[in-house]
Amino acid sequence: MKQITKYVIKNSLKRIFLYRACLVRLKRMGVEKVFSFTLGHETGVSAAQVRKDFSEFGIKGNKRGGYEIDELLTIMENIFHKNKDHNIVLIGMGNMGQSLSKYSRFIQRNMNIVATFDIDPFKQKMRSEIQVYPMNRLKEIIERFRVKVAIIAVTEISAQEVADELIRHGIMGIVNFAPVLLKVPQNIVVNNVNLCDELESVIYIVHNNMKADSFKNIELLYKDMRY
Amino acid sequence: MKQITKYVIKNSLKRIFLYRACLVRLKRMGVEKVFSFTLGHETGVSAAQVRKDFSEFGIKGNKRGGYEIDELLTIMENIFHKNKDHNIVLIGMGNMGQSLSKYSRFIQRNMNIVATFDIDPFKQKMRSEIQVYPMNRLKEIIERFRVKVAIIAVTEISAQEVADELIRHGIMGIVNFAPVLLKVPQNIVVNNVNLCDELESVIYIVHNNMKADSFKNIELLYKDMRY
DNA sequence: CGTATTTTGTGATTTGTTTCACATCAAATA
DNA sequence: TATTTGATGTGAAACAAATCACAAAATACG
Ligand SMILES: NC(=O)c1ccc[n+]([C@@H]2O[C@H](COP(=O)([O-])OP(=O)(O)OC[C@H]3O[C@@H](n4cnc5c(N)ncnc54)[C@H](O)[C@@H]3O)[C@@H](O)[C@H]2O)c1
Ligand SMILES: NC(=O)c1ccc[n+]([C@@H]2O[C@H](COP(=O)([O-])OP(=O)(O)OC[C@H]3O[C@@H](n4cnc5c(N)ncnc54)[C@H](O)[C@@H]3O)[C@@H](O)[C@H]2O)c1
Repeated sequence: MKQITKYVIKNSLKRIFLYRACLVRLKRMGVEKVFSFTLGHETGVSAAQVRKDFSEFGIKGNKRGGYEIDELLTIMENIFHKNKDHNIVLIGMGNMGQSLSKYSRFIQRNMNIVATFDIDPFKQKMRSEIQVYPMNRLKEIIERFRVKVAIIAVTEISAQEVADELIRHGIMGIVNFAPVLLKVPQNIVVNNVNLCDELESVIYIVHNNMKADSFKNIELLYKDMRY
Repeated sequence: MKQITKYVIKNSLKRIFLYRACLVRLKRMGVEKVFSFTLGHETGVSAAQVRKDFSEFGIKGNKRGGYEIDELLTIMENIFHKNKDHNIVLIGMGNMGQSLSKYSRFIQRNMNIVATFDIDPFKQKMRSEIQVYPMNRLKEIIERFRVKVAIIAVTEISAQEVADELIRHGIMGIVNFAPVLLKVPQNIVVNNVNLCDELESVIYIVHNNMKADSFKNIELLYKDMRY
């Protein structure tokens, strides 16, 4: 008998990402301050919810003056990055892995793919901006760069064994693109990204939406919104 | 003043996907029947939750005998696909778009990318299994294949304008890979996939997990699990 | 300088979700 | 066939999240 712990990313945290994306956009538009109402309006969230979320993360505004966008963004950077860069390894340089390795936005957000790995010698010889290492270099590189988080983009069949190996070498968090449920020790964080499921859920809702008025399995949130 | 409706994919629906993935695996292993406890154990969900979810979707088992895996899978196929194939278009054949267009699992799940589009003439000349069309063919192809769902994999800047155009031609659901909040009419379903956020949330949890015992923003679920 | 106004921050309340607990039924057993 | 056993299915209870509502604070303005 063993207890497993399951980490669940709270909605409030997800909304903080939403707010940040919106703040970045507003800032680019030259806006300097926001009210909870404005931010909520832009993100489809109620003003009270915005304030409650901020309160949970200890974010304070100015009574009457709203929130300074720059200040908010700084606080959020600190929340997410603790002012540090984060080194990441990527396992599996097939279609998905190659696409991810070229994605520039990770680095813009202080997330740095320091090395990629593949079992296939052909992949290792590929011309690519980031070096593709063989799997036997994994331990060395994880240790050298103090990597704590990994992306798994290998075939379904290999995902579990790769996860086991990563964890053995000290990885604490995994974003997993393979459509399998990884079995991991209690203290390891796994975030599964399943693109089929994402597509299917949209199809499911569109389907039910068009066909019937009974939204049995869909939650509807009505908000007053001024356009 | 206008009301907007926001579709939220319920956790129970997401868990149905989880159950299905697990059932497929069990089936491959030769298992024919499951109990709510087994399925819950495999997916990290409580047995009661499994039964409640099934009850919500009208899935019935056999008092005492558990659930027939084949039967469950058939029911789930019907829930998600209503026995039909679903045609999809993919806009943006850059890194991400090309990777997605080659992903074989979509077709395995009756989701068929019938055409891809790009504004760039160079991309249109690419050798690829699926034809890459210019944007002016969009209307024609959406109508011909009765497409209702689209994937957006264009640059951030173009995402909104592409969404507008898709909706103008009858698209009802969008999976959006661009890290922008699309503004869409109330009846359109949007599912945003933001890979940066997925990575960042893992980093966030790993970070807080290692640093402090205060899991202020993390929900912990303890479950009894036998290994 | 005091009053009106506006927006935050947060307890109280409502709404939604998960777990609990057990009646119910189907199968196994004697 | 009666009895026991064991898993489902679901109201009730517990818990969690979102909304409401308003006191408190900051600013504007007469
Ligand atoms: N391509 C997509 O758009 C897409 C979308 C969603 C999910 N996925 C998932 O992502 C994963 C990768 O998909 P893909 O399309 O890139 O597949 P792929 O077959 O193109 O690439 C898989 C790569 O993993 C490598 N690999 C296999 N076993 C390995 C091991 N034990 N150690 C190291 N490397 C190993 C292979 O050599 C290959 O390069 C799959 O699980 C797939 O289901 C892909
Ligand atoms: N590459 C990744 O791993 C990755 C990961 C997460 C998110 N994303 C997001 O997915 C999107 C695509 O990323 P990418 O790396 O493939 O970028 P990319 O620049 O390689 O590809 C974008 C493609 O969109 C096309 N395009 C641009 N405007 C268009 C328009 N108006 N109509 C039609 N086509 C248009 C371009 O010609 C190009 O081929 C981006 O928004 C990116 O932020 C990418």
